[in-house]
Amino acid sequence: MEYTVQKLSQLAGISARTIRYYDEIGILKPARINSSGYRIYGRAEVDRLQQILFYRELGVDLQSIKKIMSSPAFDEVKALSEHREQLLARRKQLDLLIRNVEKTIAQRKKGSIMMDKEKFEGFKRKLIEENEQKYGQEIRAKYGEKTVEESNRKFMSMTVEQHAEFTRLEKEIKETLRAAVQTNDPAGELAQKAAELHRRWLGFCWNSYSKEAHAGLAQMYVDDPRFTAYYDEIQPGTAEFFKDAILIYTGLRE
Amino acid sequence: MEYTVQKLSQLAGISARTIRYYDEIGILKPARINSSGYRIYGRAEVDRLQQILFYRELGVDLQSIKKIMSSPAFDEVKALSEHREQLLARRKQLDLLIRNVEKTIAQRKKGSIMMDKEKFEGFKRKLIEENEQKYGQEIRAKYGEKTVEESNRKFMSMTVEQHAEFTRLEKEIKETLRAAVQTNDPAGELAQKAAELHRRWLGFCWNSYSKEAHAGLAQMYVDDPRFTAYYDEIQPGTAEFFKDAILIYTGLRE
DNA sequence: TATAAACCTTGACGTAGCGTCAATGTAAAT
DNA sequence: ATTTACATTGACGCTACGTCAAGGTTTATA
Repeated sequence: MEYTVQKLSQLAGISARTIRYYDEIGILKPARINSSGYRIYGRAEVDRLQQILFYRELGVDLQSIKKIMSSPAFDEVKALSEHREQLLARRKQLDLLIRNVEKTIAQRKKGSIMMDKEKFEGFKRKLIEENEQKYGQEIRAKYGEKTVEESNRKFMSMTVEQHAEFTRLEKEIKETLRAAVQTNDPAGELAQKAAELHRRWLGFCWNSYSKEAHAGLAQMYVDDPRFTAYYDEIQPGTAEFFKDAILIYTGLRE
Repeated sequence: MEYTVQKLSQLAGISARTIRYYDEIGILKPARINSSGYRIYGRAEVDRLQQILFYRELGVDLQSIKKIMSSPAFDEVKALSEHREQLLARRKQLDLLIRNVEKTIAQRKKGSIMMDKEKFEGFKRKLIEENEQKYGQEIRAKYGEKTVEESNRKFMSMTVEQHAEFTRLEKEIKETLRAAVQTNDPAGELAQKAAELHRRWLGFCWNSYSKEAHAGLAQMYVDDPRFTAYYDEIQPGTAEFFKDAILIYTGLRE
C-alpha cells in the first residue's frame, strides 16, 4: 500500500507539515517522488515512522533519532524492545506522578504539611529519565545491557576515580554512622564526622550545596521508608539519629 | 521556607532559566524581590509551581495554564483532581503504546503481517487526548460535573448570550440527529445538517477549525464509551451514525 | 578580613519542531 | 469542462526555553 502525505499523516495521527518536515531534515524520506512531484510512501516508510514516533514519544530529539536509525548497527527489533523498556519506565514515572497528586490532594484536604521536596516527585525524575533516554541508549548500544549505575555515572559525568571515591565515601559514612549511633550523641565528634562525610558525598550528586537542601534531604531520610530502611539496617533509629546529626551540622536544628 | 531561583529550580528539577521565564511571562511571580534584586519564592509559589508542572506534564501550553490559574474560579484541589484524571488517562494511553510495541515485536519476529493502522495505535490517540485536554473537558462537563462547567465557561470567556447559543446549538444537534438517524442515511440532508450544526457548535470551543480535528473528534465519539453513551441515548447506533455523517461532511470518510 | 567561588540580575541572540499561509500545479469528483 | 481537494515549494512566525555576556551580591574559604 502506498500513501501520499495527507494519507500518511492521517494514518499516523500527525500533521502533513510534520511529514514534509521529516523529509526535509532527512529523517523520513519518501519511497519515491511521482511524476507530479508528489511524495509517495510505502510499507518501509510506515515502519520507520512508527519507530520515529516511539522515539518521539520517549522524548528523543529528532537529530538523535536520525543518528540512531541511520547507524548500520540499528536493529529494528532490538530498538522496539528498548522502546518497550522505556515505555515501562515512563509508566513507572507516571505512577509516581499519580501517587504525588493523590498525596497532594489528601494533604490539602487535611490541611497538613507536605514537604516541598515531595511535591515534585515524578517531575524531578523526568529530567533524569530524559537524560537517560539520550545517553543511556547510546551506552547500551555500545556496550550492551548495563546496570542503572553505569548510565547514572555517565549522567553525572564522573570519572572512574570519582566513582570509586563516591562509593568509598558511602561506605565510610555507613561505618562512621555505625560507631556514632553507639555514642547516642548526634552532636558528638563521630556523628558530626558522618554528617561531614555525607556532605562530601553529596558533592558528587549536587551542582551546589546548601544547608537547607542538606537538611531537607536528612528530613527525607526519616520521612521516606525506603531511606529510613537503608540506614536503620545498621540499627533501628539510625536514620533518625543521622537526621539529627545533619540538622546540627547544618545549624538548622529546629 | 524561602528559595532563590537556583534553589527552587533544583527542588523542582527544572532550569533556573525556566523559573525566570515563568516570572517574565507572569505565570509564576516571586513572593518578593529582596534588597539585592533577587527573586524570593515561598510556600505558595512552590504549590503554584507544582500545579504548573502538572499542567505542563499533561501538555497544556503556558498561556492556557496562566489563564486557568488566574481565574477567580480556580480551585486548587479540584484542579489536582483533574490532573489525576488526566494522568490516569495518560497511563491508559501508555498502556496502548506498550501493547502496540509488544504486538509489533511479536509480529516482526514471526514475520507476519500487521495492519498499517495498528502500528500507530496509541500515538494517534495522543493528538485526540491533547485536544481533549484543551477542549474536551468542556465536553465532559456537559455530561457530568456542573460545577466544572462554570469554571470552563469562564475559561472560554463566553458571554451569557454566547453560552445560550452554545446550549441551543447543542439541543438542535441532538434533535436533528434524532430525526436523521431515522433516515439511516449519513450522507442525507438531515445528517449533514447535524454535522454542520456540530461544526458551528465546535466554533465555540476551538480557536480554529480543521476537518481533521472534526473527524478526529467524531472518531472519538465511537471510541470513547462516555461519548458513545451520550449520543446512543437517542437510539443505539447514533454515535456511529453521527461519526459517519461527520466523516462524510468533512470529506474524510475512508 | 580579603579573596575566590557561587549565585543573582538583565539583556539578547539562537534553536527545535513545527503551524500557518501564499502561490501554483495536479488529481479526483461532479 | 469545472470544481473541489490535494500536492508542491517557499517563507514567516511562534512557543518555550538554552546559552552567553556583563556586572552586582552572597557565601565559603584561606
